[in-house]
Amino acid sequence: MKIVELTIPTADGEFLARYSAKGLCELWFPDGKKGKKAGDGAQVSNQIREWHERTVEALNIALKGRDPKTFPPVDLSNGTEFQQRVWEVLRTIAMGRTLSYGEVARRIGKPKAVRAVGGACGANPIPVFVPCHRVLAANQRLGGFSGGLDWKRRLLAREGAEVRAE
DNA sequence: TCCAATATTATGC
DNA sequence: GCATAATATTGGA
Repeated sequence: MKIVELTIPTADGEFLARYSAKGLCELWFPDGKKGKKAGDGAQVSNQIREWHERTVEALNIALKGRDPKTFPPVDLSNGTEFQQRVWEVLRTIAMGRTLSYGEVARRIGKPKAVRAVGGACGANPIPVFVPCHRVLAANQRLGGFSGGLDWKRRLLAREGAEVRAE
């Protein structure tokens, strides 16, 4: 499958988005690495360019703690069925709301699969849009986060969600 | 096929 | 609080 990489400038740094033929398939937090290639605007199809435009807009809105009204199409076909079910649940979480891993497990009909839910969250290729940061441990403590707990706390703070200190 | 690793949780000390 | 067992899913040997 052909993948296109594009960078997303935000007030928090430069995110990296990857698109497949079906839509956005991966999103990474600022790497710290400067510039890099990622041939922006070079040989990108109009289709992808439009997706990217929506991604940039939605991401910037989300980083301000607001609810983006439009999302780019996402391609989650690389995940397992279990993971896709988890991600779908995550997308139903409203801004400023949080869920525990146990709650998520319950909503997919497998209350005992809490640990596996954690794994699915970690495997989530698109943070922010698939709000894996709104999933906390049982007593509302931070669990973990792919891009670093620092980001998780910051995202939740901007949404107005309360998190217990570690 | 089996074994180890996990962004958990409940329980016991 | 910290250590431990139980649990579902995944990825690699």
